[in-house]
Amino acid sequence: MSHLPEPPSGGRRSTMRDVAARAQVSFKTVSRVVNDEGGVSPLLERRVRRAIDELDFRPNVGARILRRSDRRTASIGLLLEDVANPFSAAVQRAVEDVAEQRGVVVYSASLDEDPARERALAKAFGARDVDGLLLAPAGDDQSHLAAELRAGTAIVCVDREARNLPVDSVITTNAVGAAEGVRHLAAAGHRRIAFLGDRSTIATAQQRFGGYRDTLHALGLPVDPALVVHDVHDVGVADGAVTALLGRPDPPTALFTAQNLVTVGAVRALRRLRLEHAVALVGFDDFLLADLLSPGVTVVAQDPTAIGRTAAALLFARIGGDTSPPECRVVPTTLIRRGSGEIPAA
Amino acid sequence: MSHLPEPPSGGRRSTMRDVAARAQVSFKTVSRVVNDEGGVSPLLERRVRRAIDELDFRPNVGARILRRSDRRTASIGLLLEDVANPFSAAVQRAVEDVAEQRGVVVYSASLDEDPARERALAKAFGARDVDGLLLAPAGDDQSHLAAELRAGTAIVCVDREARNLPVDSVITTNAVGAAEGVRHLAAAGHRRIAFLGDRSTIATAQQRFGGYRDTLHALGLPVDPALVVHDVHDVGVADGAVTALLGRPDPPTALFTAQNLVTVGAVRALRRLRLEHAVALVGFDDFLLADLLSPGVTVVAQDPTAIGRTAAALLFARIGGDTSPPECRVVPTTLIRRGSGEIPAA
DNA sequence: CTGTTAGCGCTTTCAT
DNA sequence: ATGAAAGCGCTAACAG
Repeated sequence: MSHLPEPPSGGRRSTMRDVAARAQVSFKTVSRVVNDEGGVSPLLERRVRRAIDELDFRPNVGARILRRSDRRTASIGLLLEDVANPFSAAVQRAVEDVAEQRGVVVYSASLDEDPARERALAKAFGARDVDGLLLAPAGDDQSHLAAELRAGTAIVCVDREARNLPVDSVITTNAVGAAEGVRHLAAAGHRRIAFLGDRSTIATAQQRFGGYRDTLHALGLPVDPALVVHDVHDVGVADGAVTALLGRPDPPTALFTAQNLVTVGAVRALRRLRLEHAVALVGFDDFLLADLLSPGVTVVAQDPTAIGRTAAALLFARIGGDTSPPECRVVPTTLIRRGSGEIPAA
Repeated sequence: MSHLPEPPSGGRRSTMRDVAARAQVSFKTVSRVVNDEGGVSPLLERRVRRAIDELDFRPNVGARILRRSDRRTASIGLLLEDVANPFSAAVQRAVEDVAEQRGVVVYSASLDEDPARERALAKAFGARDVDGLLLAPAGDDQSHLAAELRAGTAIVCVDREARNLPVDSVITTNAVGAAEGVRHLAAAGHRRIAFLGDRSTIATAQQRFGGYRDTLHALGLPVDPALVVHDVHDVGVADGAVTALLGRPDPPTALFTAQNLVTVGAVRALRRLRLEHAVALVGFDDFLLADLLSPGVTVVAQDPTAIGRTAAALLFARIGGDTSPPECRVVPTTLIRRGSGEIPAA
């Protein structure tokens, strides 16, 4: 009797050669079985499969990719602002679902609005030969990704448009949504409507501010610089900014908060000042429990799931060879009335 | 003059050979420069670096790994219940931060409590030769990962202990935390305290129920089966279950909800029934805005960031060669009083 | 300091 | 239907 090789011990994985030796076939036959190429007799196939089980063989994806002609890794990279933010988390989940359906794995990372991290992580993923990159740009210039694109990596931007890079983007109706929120407040009689927005380097913050400003203009209302606060990037800062605004001699009678954490900060401030039923509030981007606060928080809701799903679909179309001109897909917002936005002007 | 090679077009990436040709050196010299091995004259080094820039060369990580002796991919896989759940999202963020610091990239995926997905995704990541796997087990048996472990992949479980697999775990003080929550309600005079928990296949749900049951016993209170509802896995179901409980002839005077979404569902039901100030509520796991509801929701808070950070640290220790016996690290919970848990019994 | 050779585990191409 | 040989892009182990 011949002595059959045993499962490798000590942390070495078995290879096709190990399997071939154990099944007494050439290692190309193993490859045929593993890849369902057909053209293998049932007898040999059975022997090979048994050896695979016994040796606990699993093909090395890295080696396979190296040799393959199409050079696909069946992996994509996902670069978001912060996976712990509910908006990003919902986008991520949607992307994962599309990817999983296609047998594609997802690298993910948070950029925290840091352009250096955008570069570093895009590079790290690129070096791993991802088929595509889904990016919520942190910097204001994505031209550093041109080489990546040239090398054949598909790129699609989520939530914000790319700058200086010809790729698809999927964004929200930022200006239109903000306009709707502000008009809603104006319709309730407000003339002094404050704006609180995220860092002004962020395109979405700019667009939402644009919607606010243009709407006031269109309505013949003044844009009072004292009522505009930019660069509010977390709950605490938002809380402080609202507190300051409402402490003014001529305070606003309504607030438009242009990001989810800013809205939460505003709610905190209003509550502490016991003004939540006196000062109107409309927030951009919905959040869990907004309807259970009193008053419920009126929001311009985004659809992060649709954004993620759409972006993933576009990316896979590009990976699949779609070479049509870059497009920008826009996902609509919805005004949800819950009470805080319907408080009338004094 | 010699004709120097140009950057490859048509989606082919340049290789070390391309760079070597352009810099007029052997391709091993390029390797030396790329890996900062030293022992390259400044002149050649400069030539090589220029060629790298011009050709836009980036080393192929797959090929490098294939040949290297340590066989590290500098990647880990993260398998959580659902990245869109705030608890999972916070864990993920903590893990990412630790990984990024070490130059390690992270694959992530959601399992949705599906053991088949646990197997499939662990396999997919394993095939990509991740250095380690961080897993919140979905199934009740992780023995399928034994081969992975044998092959040298480090594994650490998060949030739930592994079953039938000798690996480290990082979990919350589920029983103790639940006990504290229940004792807190009993101290306010409650004798009819309902329990609402997640799917009873989940270990944490069992442990939290254990804490509830044992505490009632210890206090000499009866465990009324009519007040115990298992398998509540989303907001809607929780809402319905609470509504049903409070519609009974002898309703509970307090609720202990053993998961974050269950708590949210309970808040919804109480609000609709206008009982939020009459029926006491303590929830397991904290959530955003819990303090701004009225009444504020008293919770047994977990520390997902500490859990993620600890798990990642353990994983990297194992990857680094730590072979001490598997341990189970326990992260404590904190009772946060906000009002709902301090409502006295009628 | 620099270059040559071999080979990681696999797919491709070509032969039998 | 099966196998042998070449080589993907890189690092390791040796030469010079």
